[in-house]
Amino acid sequence: MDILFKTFIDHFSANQKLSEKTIAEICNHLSVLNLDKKHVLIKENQRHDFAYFVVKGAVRSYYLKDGVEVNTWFALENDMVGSLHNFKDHPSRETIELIENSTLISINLKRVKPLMFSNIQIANFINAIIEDYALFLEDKIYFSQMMSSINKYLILLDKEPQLFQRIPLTYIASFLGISRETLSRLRAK
Amino acid sequence: MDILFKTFIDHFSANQKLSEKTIAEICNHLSVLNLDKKHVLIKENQRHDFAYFVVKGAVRSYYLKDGVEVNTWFALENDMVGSLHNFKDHPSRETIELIENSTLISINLKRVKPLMFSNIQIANFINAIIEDYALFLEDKIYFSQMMSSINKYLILLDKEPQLFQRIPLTYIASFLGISRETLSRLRAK
DNA sequence: ATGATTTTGTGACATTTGTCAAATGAATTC
DNA sequence: GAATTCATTTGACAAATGTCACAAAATCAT
Repeated sequence: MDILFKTFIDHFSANQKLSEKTIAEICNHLSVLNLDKKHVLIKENQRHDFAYFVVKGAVRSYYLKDGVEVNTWFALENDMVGSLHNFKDHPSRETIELIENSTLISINLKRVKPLMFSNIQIANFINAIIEDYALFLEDKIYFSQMMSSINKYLILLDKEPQLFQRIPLTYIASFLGISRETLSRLRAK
Repeated sequence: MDILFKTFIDHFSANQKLSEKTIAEICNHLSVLNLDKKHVLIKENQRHDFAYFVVKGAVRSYYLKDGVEVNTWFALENDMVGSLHNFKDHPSRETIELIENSTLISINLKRVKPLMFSNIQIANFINAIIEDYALFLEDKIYFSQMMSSINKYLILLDKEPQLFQRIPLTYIASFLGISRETLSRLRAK
């Protein structure tokens, strides 16, 4: 088994011990990818069979609104990349693109999903991933509703300082839901 | 089995057939509740062992921001009420309160959760609920980022016209992230 | 029904944020 | 390392929204 697979599998099997057989079965549907900055993983409006786990690198997701890119999230090391729409075989609403040269693990959802109904460990493994994702979404909503833009900026700066080293302010501004000029002025204080 | 349980169970077992035994096991942890308007189901900052399914009625969720209520979502017939934070045994960030006299089914999460690791049908049943919830959250985020307030209002009016019959505009305004005066002015057009 | 309470609507004004334009600074490419 | 592209900052102004105050309408309770 590729040594990188272990990080990914461990990350989502904290609440149950997976048998060797299950681990092998999951690994059958994983691959390691090394891709360059600006590579597009998933295109808006297309169906796509894979989800990804970031081993090393940075990824962003955006969609076009009146021709302007709106950034919806960023993923760094140990984050998952993908969406439930994707998992449910709906076309993606977002484009997902690398911000840095990155190492990713891809998961073939189309092949792993059916195993949920025959292997209980896989059911709970996938469950852990989805739970984690839903918690992330809940936090995101709370964050975006709860805070004024300046507080969002301060909280983000406090909780995810790496973002500001690695991700252009233009992207962060659109993620926060404000124009880059406004973000620039908030920072001036 | 209470006849109301069937609606709930059918609603989340579209992708697998549950055995009689599993259905009975799930029903052990369900109850029917009839509660009055303004009853508080879950209080902000408290842990809570239950999730709910709305058979009949209307429910809202809100938190306090500088002493002002911010409404985060509304649930009507066939919607789930609860949060992942709740499921993961974290204190609730929101208060959940009935807007109308309602009939609900309560699910004892504390008791049902452990069954996921021994009963694969239950694992996939819960999975269906969580997937559904995560899809709801994705839509909510997309909706809130994608649209200008007037478009949010129009879309909501188009997709959930019942909300406007049953839920005060004050709540809807705060859900849309605008003041009630602004909503009132948007409606004037 | 009647008075009290809650909900919704409207006006005047202040504040925030967006937009456009231009300048500066940083990073990348040849 | 000079040139080119991209990212960030700043200013001036317009547009959108919030706030406060109050009026009108609807709803509730006795």
